[in-house]
Amino acid sequence: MANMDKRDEIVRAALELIAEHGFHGAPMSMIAGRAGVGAGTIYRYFENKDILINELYMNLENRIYPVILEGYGECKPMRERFLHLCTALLRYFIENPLDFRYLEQFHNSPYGVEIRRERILGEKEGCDVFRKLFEEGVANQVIKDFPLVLLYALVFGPLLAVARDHILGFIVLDDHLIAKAIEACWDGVKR
Amino acid sequence: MANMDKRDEIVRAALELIAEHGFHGAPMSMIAGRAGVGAGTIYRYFENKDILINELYMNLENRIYPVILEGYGECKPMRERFLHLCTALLRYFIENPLDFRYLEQFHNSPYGVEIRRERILGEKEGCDVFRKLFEEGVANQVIKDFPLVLLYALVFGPLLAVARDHILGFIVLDDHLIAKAIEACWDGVKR
Amino acid sequence: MANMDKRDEIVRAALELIAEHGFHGAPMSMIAGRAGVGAGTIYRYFENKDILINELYMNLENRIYPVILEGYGECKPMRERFLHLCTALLRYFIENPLDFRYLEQFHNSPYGVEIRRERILGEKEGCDVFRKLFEEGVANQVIKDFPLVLLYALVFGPLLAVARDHILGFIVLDDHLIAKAIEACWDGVKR
Amino acid sequence: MANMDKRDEIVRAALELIAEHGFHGAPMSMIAGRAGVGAGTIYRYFENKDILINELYMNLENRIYPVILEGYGECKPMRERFLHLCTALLRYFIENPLDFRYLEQFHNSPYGVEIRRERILGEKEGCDVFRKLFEEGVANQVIKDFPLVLLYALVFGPLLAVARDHILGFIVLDDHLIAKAIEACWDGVKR
DNA sequence: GATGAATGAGCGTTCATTCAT
DNA sequence: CATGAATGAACGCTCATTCAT
Repeated sequence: MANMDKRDEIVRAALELIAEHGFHGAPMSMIAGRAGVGAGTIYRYFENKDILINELYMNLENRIYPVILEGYGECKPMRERFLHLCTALLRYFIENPLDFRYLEQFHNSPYGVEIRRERILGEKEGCDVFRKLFEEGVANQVIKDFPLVLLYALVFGPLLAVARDHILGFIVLDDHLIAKAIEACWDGVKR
Repeated sequence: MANMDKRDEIVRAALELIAEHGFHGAPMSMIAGRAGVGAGTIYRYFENKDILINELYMNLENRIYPVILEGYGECKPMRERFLHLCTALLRYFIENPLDFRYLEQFHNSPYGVEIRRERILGEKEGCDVFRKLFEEGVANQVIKDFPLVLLYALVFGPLLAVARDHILGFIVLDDHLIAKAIEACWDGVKR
Repeated sequence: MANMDKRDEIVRAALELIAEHGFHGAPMSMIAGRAGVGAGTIYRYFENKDILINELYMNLENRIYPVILEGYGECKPMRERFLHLCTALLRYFIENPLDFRYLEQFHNSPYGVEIRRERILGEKEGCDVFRKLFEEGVANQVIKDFPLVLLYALVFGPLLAVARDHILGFIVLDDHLIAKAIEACWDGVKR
Repeated sequence: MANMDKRDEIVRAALELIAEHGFHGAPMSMIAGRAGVGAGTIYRYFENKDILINELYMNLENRIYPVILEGYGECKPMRERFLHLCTALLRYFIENPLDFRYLEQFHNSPYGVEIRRERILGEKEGCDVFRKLFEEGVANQVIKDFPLVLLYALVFGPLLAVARDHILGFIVLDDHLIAKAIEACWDGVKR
């Protein structure tokens, strides 16, 4: 097993276990066991559990971004771009339920809150397609003139909720329903 | 101190501490300390921590229900009823941030998932105003003909997201913004 | 077993094990085992291992002081007072070898250095009979006009060394030899 | 890098780190890092940590001996020889604080005790100048007729104590004070 | 020979739960 | 009934040592 294989095994095991059982339900020893490595080995790659958790998150973001940006045309109409991004995101969640559940765990934790705080208050523009989309939409009077945070809530709120319910088996999202759901989100934010 | 006083103190202390520090940041001994009772006493009223957590949730629901139902007229127009319920709920969250944060903790945990599973699959009709409202709205063709779960997502998703962001200080929800946000939710679900 | 019995058992076990095996050779679990209590019980009485170690030291000092001060007359001649204190101290060490070895461990550790630093630089006069004795001796020109620290070294250096060697069995200190050793110390510091 | 260079680097690194942080504050990996070798390499030269620690000590002794023997005339008067040896030793400690602190760590540990036991009980005569000096002094009735171990205590006790206090900054030993201190030691052992 | 990734026993510490008082 | 001292399994993490390369 090569070096990066081992690191990858740890990452995979951690993702799986944390997604399934939450941060506190996934002890380092269990992660090590699932990854097929010794308990101490994890610490060669990640200084401590917090850092493992954070790197896992960064990892995930970097995997998702290219996927939802595939085929995304900056010059298409606003609505179409919105539907593209949301559909791609929701599809990603549905097809990668472990990733989704990990993201959920992360967001609902001090880690995630801190990341959001930095993002929102830090004015780190440019690094976020949705932000650009919303700001342009507001400027063009296509989207309601709401604070960015509220627009986020109106879109990601339903998106995440519906993804979770699908993964939990409370609803079955086929292509038709996905389209409907996302159009409803658009109805919520469009002027 | 009467029996029920003691129980109430425990419930109050647990709510506060869990809302502030999460389930794992609120040891039973700390809850006992805050409640002014012995550690063992909690176990006279609640078999174990899980059961305390669950009862706390039931408790909370029972407190919220009457509040949002106050002034709720079953005979008013659909839209008005929707706005009333959502506004009351969002206001409650904003005015009772501890309650809200507890609910959040609860929802994002195995406990919450189980409760939802029972609710949704268990067909427990009647006990939920929103359900009745949505079903009536769908029947009257005022609300989109979506599965109930999706309608929930479209409404509670943004509502909870925006309440959290307000409590975290990412946005300041005044009456005007609350109204706007809830109208946007209505835009999302209305036909 | 009463409360204080338990605390005392922990103190006794910790003293024994640390005296025998050093701080690092005496894990908390081993201390608990020897004390006949659960591992967690120690933490009811001592916040952590460092605090246990420090309290143990304070404890020891407070036990030694009264013993060496027994029969100590402030008005007797300098030499006699010196002999009294040193003899009492050395005897205490010989009769309480665990106490002695614990003190040694403590002194040769960051803990002990810090304590000494505070004592020496902190000018906390009065709390130390030896200090008073030496200062008076210097003032009366009975004792060499050396810095206090040097006088300490000339007295405690041999005293501790000889106590250690006795306990390790390298020498057998009878009353005669004790007297000789301490007189030699006096020869070292007297004018 | 030749073989012996590597070994020397390991010895140097171990000495530095153990002197600064103690045996338990100097993990093998840290020693390897400081020495610029792989962690496993240490084990080619030293079977395990204990053996490294012991060899380090032997090393140190072999370095100190020639230094204190430089200019030492076996035929000079007893007192002069005593002053020479002690002064050279104390100076060495002051000029090589890392060596001194290592020695201290070593002496106050099971390793050091074992070494002393072998030395004292093993009757290994000849290998120790101080021993020869004291035995001759006792025979000539220049030095008190005490057991060797006691004479050691009366000399090395103060010497080590005062060296430690200097290195810790509790006292500043200049040439004058060094001379005074050692004369006081002489007063302690001389007839 | 040299390496450093891998190991896992063992550490200090926490906390849900029990039970003698 | 109520207490809170006691428990011990389980946690995150360290580090002496091994061994495939």
